[in-house]
Amino acid sequence: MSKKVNIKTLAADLGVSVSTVSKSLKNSLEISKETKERVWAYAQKMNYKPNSLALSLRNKKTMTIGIIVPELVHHFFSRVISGVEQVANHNAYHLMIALSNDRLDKEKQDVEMFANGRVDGIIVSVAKESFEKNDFSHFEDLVNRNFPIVFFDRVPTSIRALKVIIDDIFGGYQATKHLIDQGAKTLGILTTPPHITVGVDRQKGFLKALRTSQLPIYNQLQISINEKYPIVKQVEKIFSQGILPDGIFAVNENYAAIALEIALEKGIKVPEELKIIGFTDGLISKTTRPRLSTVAQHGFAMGTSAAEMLLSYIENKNMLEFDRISLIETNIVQRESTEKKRNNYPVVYKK
Amino acid sequence: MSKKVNIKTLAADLGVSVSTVSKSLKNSLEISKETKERVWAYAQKMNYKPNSLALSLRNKKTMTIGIIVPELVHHFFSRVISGVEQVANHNAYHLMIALSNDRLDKEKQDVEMFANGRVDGIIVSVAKESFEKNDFSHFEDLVNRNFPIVFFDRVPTSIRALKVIIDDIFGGYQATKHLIDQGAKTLGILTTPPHITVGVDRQKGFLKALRTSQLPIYNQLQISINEKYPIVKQVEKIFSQGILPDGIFAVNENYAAIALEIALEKGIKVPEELKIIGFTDGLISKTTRPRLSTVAQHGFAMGTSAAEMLLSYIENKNMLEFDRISLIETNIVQRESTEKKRNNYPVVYKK
DNA sequence: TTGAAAGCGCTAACAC
DNA sequence: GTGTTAGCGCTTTCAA
Repeated sequence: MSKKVNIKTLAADLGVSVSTVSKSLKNSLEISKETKERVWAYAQKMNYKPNSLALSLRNKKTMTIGIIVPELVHHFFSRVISGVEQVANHNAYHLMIALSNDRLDKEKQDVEMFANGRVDGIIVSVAKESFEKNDFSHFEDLVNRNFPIVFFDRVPTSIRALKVIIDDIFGGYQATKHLIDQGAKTLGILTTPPHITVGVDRQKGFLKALRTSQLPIYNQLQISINEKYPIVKQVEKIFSQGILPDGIFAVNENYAAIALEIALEKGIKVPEELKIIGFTDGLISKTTRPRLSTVAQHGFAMGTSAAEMLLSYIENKNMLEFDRISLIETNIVQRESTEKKRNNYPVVYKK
Repeated sequence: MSKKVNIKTLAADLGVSVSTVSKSLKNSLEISKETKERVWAYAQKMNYKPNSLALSLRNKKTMTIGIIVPELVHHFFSRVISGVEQVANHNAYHLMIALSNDRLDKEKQDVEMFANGRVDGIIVSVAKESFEKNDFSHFEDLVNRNFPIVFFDRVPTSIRALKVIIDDIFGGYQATKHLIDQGAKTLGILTTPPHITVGVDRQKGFLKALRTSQLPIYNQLQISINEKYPIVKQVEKIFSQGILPDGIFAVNENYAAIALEIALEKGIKVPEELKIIGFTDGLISKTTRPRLSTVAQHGFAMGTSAAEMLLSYIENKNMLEFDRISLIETNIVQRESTEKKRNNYPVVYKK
């Protein structure tokens, strides 16, 4: 069990001062070539690695960024994180990840621990509970202190800060328009409760598409799902409103998959009699039968964008960019669930 | 932009020394009640939070653990991480995550940055490339230095260290036995190249089950998939060996899903004519039709177990436990792809 | 009861 | 060209 070596032990062993060692390792021109080489050789031999805590403390720079997500076991967030990680890495930054589990108090804790010296900046998608309780004080503190922070996806509208979002209204519009283009005329939507902004916005886009296409709007076909109660039961309601939709837009892929299952069970043919489109291009959509069309949300791109904004803010604290919002484009991924006529399903494998 | 306060500013503002402040905040009985309360109130008012870097440096304890995984966008690893996070949290530890992307050099970097003061211990699933090149030197260093480290899932057999694994041989046996119990007699396997231990072990279990059941072993039905080439083409081979399997064991869920698709495309009925079972209980298995039976790998449990081992090692460096291996049990999750006779698929919704 | 000072590991201004 | 020293923010021994 060889103990960890530090600059002091190196200096002692070599019979020089710590500053000589430090300077040598940084290849300072103050130091003679001979000394430097002696130091290098010995440092190498001893497998010396500088202590990053000491470095960070000294330089007031941790070279790491923190990210807080509501959950990890979720394709979208994993993708975002991968994107962040890529940019971080390219810039020699490290990543620290915290999970809020959609809880407000956990989020506060995480924010606090990050903001107290552990990281140079934070990327965060806000917990559901924070929206429910409309409590963003922990973020406001940071923003007021000018602490580098970038919000993505689920962002607090009340806070002026760097944000990376998709245009949810447009995404909802796109999805609905796609259903209409594929021949649907009686459209329903499976959406979230009112406090989830992204759901609300997608719904706005949905309504806009109906209006511009001069199609009827059926209130009874707009179902808000409350995840505190069994989802399936609630989704089922869209099929028992007297009028049967021939097109359903679900604001996430889970609802889309459930609607699909229920429809199939009821003997409704998808896509011939009913077209379904989801949101977010996750794994589920690719493996249902028929496969689900969806609005791709480009999580990886959101991650890289968020990281880039954060790093540029960290490095030059450019106030001009302070209120910048990066809008990531969505686009339709058409699969079988919205085909005009059902083809024989093409077998398209992953990879 | 209120600047961050530290103990020094508090002391100055209060007209006391830093040590008085420090002791007050720790509720030391050396300090008078009045002073303490004055300090508390002011610290509160100024929203003082101790700098964690300074604390870590001082205490030689970071209260964070690092985890290195090959990839994040992967249900199993996300589950493991969630498990680790839960235990870490319960013990007031934080989590730092690094992605090796299955690359050896990245893994070395990550290990190094973690081991140099950033974390108190490391949990890691080793990169594929490290196995290919058979290079575990970066880990050996740590183990020799007695740095707390726990391997999980993909572990280097040559290193004596704490490990959390599943019994892959038994898992493979279980899966194969299940196929046999469900009536399969001509069995094939989709496995990995020889350097991936988990694939090899699952294959061992497969062979063992065939032997104990006195069923024939067909070499041509044992396909090793090399992911550097198109997977689908390689999976397809299992259907063109002259003899058609009526049971396939795939060592991961992706291969299982692909085999299922190919079979269906070829008009082979699943599960009537062919039974398929995968490994790892991910999202894919739940959404194919028919749904895929699988060997559940219990990622979350692996995570909690790994974290518990690591923490107990960190806290008491108990040498007696040094070589302990924690074996997480697997079990069969039966779904439609291995039913004896095909029922009408029950509609089982998520949630 | 309070304060001064050393030190965690490192860097950098300044002295020699 | 090399060494001394102060200091990053904190804790803790020791002295007052």
